[in-house]
Amino acid sequence: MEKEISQTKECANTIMAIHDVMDLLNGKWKVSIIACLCCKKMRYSDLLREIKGISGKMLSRDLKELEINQLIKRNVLNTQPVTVEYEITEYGSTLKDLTSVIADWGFKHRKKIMAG
Amino acid sequence: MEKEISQTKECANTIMAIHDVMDLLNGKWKVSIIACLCCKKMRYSDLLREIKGISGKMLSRDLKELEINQLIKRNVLNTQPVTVEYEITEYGSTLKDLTSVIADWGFKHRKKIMAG
DNA sequence: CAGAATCCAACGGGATACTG
DNA sequence: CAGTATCCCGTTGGATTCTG
Repeated sequence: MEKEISQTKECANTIMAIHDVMDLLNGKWKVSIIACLCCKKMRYSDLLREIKGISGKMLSRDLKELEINQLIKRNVLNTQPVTVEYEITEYGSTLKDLTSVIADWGFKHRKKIMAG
Repeated sequence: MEKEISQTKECANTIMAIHDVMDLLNGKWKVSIIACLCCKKMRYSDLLREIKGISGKMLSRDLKELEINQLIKRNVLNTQPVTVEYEITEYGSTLKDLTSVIADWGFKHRKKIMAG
C-alpha cells in the first residue's frame, strides 16, 4: 500500500519533469539544434544547411529561445560582414545524454521501419 | 580530413534520427503518456487524472496515434460499462531509457531553476 | 466509463521578400 | 552573412456538449 502510493507519487513527479522538458524543448527543431551544437560550434548558415528542412524563421526563433534558457551562447565576431557563432553552454551540454539516447532510438526505429 | 567528413556525416545522420523521433513523439503529451504506461497499465480516465493538464480530446488523439505506431496497445474489457485498458507494447517499452533520461534531466533542471 | 463532435483561439511553421 | 517582416495556412489544443 505504502509502496503503491510512493510509486504513484513518483510517477506523477516523473510526468511533471517530462512535461518541463517537453516545454523547454518544444517544437520540431530544438533537440536537433542542441545535438548539432553539441558536436561543434556552428554559424547560422551552417545550421540552416545542416538541419534539413528548417526555415530561417524557425531557426532564429529557436536559437533565441535556447539562448534565453542558457542552453546555447551567441558570439558575434568582428568580421566584415558580421559572423555569428553559436555554441553550446556548459549547462546545455548536460543535454548530451538526452540527445544521444533519442538519436540511438531513432536509428533503431528507422532500421525497424525499413525492415518493416 | 577523413575524420571531419565522417564526423559531419555522422552528425547529419544523428539529426535525421532525432527528427524522426521528434516527429513520432510530437506534441506536448506523448512522452508523458509513454512514461505513464511504462509504469503500469492504465485506463483512459486514469491517464486523464494522472497527466495534469491534458484534455480528453488530446489524450484520445495521442493514444490513437501511439497505437497506430505500435507503441501502445488498447484492450477493451468485457465489463458493463465498458472498460478500456492501455498498456505499453514490447516495442514501446524500448522507449523506457529515453523517457527516464528526459525525466532525470527534468528533475535536475527543476532543481537548478529553483536554486537559481 | 470512454470517448466523439463541435467550436474556436493560439501557435507552429513554410515561403517569400527585405535589411544592414 | 545573419537575420527580420509579412503573409498565410494547417495543426495544436482547450472547453464544452453529446453519445452508447
